[in-house]
Amino acid sequence: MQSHARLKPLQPRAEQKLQTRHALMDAARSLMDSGRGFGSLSLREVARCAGIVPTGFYRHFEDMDALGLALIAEVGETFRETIRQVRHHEFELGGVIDASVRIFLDAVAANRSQFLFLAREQYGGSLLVRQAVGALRERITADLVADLAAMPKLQHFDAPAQNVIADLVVKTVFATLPELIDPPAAPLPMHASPEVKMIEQLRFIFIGAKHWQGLGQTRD
Amino acid sequence: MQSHARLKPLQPRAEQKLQTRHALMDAARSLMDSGRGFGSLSLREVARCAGIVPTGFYRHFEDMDALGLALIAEVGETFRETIRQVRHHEFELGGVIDASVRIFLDAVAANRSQFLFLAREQYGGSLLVRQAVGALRERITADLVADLAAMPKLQHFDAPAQNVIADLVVKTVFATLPELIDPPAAPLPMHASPEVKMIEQLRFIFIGAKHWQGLGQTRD
DNA sequence: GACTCCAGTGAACAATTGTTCACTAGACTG
DNA sequence: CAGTCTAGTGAACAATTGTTCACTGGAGTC
Repeated sequence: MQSHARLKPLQPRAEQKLQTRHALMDAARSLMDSGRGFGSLSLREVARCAGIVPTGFYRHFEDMDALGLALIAEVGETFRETIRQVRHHEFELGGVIDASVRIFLDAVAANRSQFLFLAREQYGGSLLVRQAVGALRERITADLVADLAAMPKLQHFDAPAQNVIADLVVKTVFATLPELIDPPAAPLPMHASPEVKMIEQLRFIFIGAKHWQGLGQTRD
Repeated sequence: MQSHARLKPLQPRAEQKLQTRHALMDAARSLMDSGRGFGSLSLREVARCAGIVPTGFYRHFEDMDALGLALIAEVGETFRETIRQVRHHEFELGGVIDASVRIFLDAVAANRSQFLFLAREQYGGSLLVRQAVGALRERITADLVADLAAMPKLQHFDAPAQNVIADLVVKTVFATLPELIDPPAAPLPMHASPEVKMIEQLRFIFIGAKHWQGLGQTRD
């Protein structure tokens, strides 16, 4: 349980409110640590864990759904910030993929609970939450399409093909999130570490893209 | 709400019981149609929707978790049966991937609610459910590894590499499930239809596999 | 220093939940 | 036909839920 916000009436009003809002979001995320889905959390439970009374919840969110949307927005911001970092390192030589994956995995580790929420709710959440995740995914995919279009080695793609490959990359990243977050469990064989596996899988995709010859080909 | 099982006391006892058990599983699946997660369903709700009194539930499952495991087992069986069909058509000429995807999509459409459960709960479910999905996925991946090992065009892979590519294929299929199940919504542009997209994406992966030259390569 | 505003309080509510228990009635077994 | 077994019943329980309402007390404003 978090500290009772009321006990530190020192900060300016607005800041105090933001802090409680954050406490509610933290509460929801940390309640999910034990494997529960967001949809099974109760409003009272979240409020209790954030250290406020149930009624206080409504000062910040109209709904549990509204809380869910805020959580998506939060992790979405983190996600896109990470992508920005990746993009700035893109010119580095010796393995764009390796560097990108490493930056991404660091960001996931540094914001574990945020990405846990994303991984857990990407398909499981309520209608509204799922739509929000879908929108986030589409924005990310669109950004990636733009990046791909700028890569000299992939100029031979038309727009639809670029979209398909970007979708595949994003799909792979999103679908890998759960493995990155769930307890490392038993020490894995080296070649099965999430990092190595993810790098190899993205490499497969880009090798495929490089040798791709056109939609609908069946040759060989 | 389903029919009250008690009203047709004609069949042999055991069969009647199985029928009610099925009604409970149907009830859970159909309650999820509206977008809810399995974890947010209540025992009473499921029983009510199956047409029995809450207490009757315990005659069939100890827990809601037990119901969840049964649902996984059910869709797992359907899934592997579908894979068996795919494998028998594998010798067909003119696009192994196309034929396989078509068979798979037909199976998904024919058992929509089962696959809906799988898609929705693959990462969102309770600990037990998620472990069961994980086990199912591993069995499927292992089967696919065996299939890949038998393909003449992919003989240049060592065991770890085969595992990585099988994992990628399974990951892609599982991650595509939600798009296959959620309402088609607005009529999509042809190249974005789930079927075409899935075929193209698997093709990318296999083209990549064909031109792959060894773990850890970075060249160009 | 008086006044307003509003984040958080606390009691109250009707509903719904999971689980228990003793029960009934029809299908099975001898 | 008598007797057992058991899928489904129905009442009862303590807990927890979402939401309402009137409230308080300190930060912000004039």
